Amino acid sequence: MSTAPESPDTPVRRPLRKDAERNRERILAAASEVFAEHGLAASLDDIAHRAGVGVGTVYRRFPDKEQLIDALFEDRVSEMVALATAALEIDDPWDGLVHFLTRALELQAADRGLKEVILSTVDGRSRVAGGRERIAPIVGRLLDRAKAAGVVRQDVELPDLPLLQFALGAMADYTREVAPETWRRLFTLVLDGLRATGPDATPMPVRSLDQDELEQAMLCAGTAMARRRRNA
Amino acid sequence: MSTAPESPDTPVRRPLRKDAERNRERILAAASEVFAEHGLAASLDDIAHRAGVGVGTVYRRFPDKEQLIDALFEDRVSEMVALATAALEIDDPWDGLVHFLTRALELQAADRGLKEVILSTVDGRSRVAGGRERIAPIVGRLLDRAKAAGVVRQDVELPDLPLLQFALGAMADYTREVAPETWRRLFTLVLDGLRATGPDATPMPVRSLDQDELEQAMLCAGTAMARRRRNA
DNA sequence: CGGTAAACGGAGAGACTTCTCAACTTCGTG
DNA sequence: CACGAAGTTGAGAAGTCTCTCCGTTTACCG
Repeated sequence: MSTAPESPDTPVRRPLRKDAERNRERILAAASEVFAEHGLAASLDDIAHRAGVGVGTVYRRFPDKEQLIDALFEDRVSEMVALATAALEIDDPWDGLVHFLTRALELQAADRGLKEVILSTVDGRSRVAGGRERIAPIVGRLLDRAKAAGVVRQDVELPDLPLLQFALGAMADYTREVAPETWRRLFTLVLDGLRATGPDATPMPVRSLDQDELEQAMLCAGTAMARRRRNA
Repeated sequence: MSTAPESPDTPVRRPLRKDAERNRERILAAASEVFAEHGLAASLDDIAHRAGVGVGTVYRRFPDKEQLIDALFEDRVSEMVALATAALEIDDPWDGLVHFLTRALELQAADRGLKEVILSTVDGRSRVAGGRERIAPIVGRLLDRAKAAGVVRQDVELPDLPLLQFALGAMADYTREVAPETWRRLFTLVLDGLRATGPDATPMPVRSLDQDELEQAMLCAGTAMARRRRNA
């Protein structure tokens, strides 16, 4: 008590021993590679092995798999936010939207883990505190601007965009090892369909998901890991 | 030898005891439900339990999970073939193609297992002997006809179609529990993009997968079960 | 009926997870 | 330079899964 504890919410408790810090970096680097390749389902044994440490070390540094994922993808998510913000600065509303979608998809196609982090939630709380919550409003403005300018179909809604990302991301996973750029073909088709094309656009057959429903959908996508936690 | 064995390739060896036959049906029915809901990753314990039999009984009837899947989806795949054939009989080439894609997607959206059976292979051999091999040429004719009539973009290739199905199927899985028809929105966009729209169509940025590459991609999609088998 | 081959069930082997813990090693400081 | 706190380790607990084995039950045929 008298040993001058840092103010209660100071992030630095004590500067981590040199070897520990080095191992932390190694673990993060290994996790980055492994998750990018195999998705979040990759095992911690694999990661520990690739980092050259024992599993125990991983668990000493990160209380559980979920928090390792959080630590890893925190800045990746910020990167996505920056991306959306930058896209808002492009003058042409169409170019802005397309630029964002393209770059976001490129990131997701290159990193299977990132895709899963962004498009699924666990226990209803999104992974990486408020990831989607931060991105959504910016993308919302991007979309509204394009619709206002009349360059995007009026009946496209904000929740359609993550779904689009999910679908194309899934396809990118599918073809990753063979020809990782193939998703761009389907993306081209979608983009042409997204564009306001006057009267020959087919009307939407069903209404869009709303925000809550989208959240629900993401929850279900939590798959195996979530189920296991539920049972315990 | 002298006990008059049926001719060597006769399918009927002996007409299965009454209770055995009844259980076989139950297992198939249970598997159908469970696979449709949870995909092929569903456990055989679940299936056995829902069928009201022990796991042992399942394994007595079907040597392994793969063969249960085969038995179950054999006629579903034939259904898909029939679908494509029927679509060829629609006079309008555009309507024919759209009809097939729509119906196929409807089936896949309603049955998670079916999607996985059609779009993935194990050990390079497609599940349900020659499933894709039977469907592909018919769909090929469907697509060629539409391209020849000038109603579909010239730069769309046959391997693009299963990829499209995969992407939309993944999205259907995602939203299944919340609003199972939502995939139709993205499908609308894609369809509008697929249509030959004259000079405002964005050119394809990368070439299509060829048949071999598609096969490769499917192989990778075999995921966990395939990996396990590889190790053993 | 009664005998027997067929069918059944579920415990358990073996492979895979995530996560824990007690014994050992190393850092860095007084 | 020695000693305590911090860090490391890998075996193992408890949970998934697939698939096997064998003691018990059941349908069928004479």
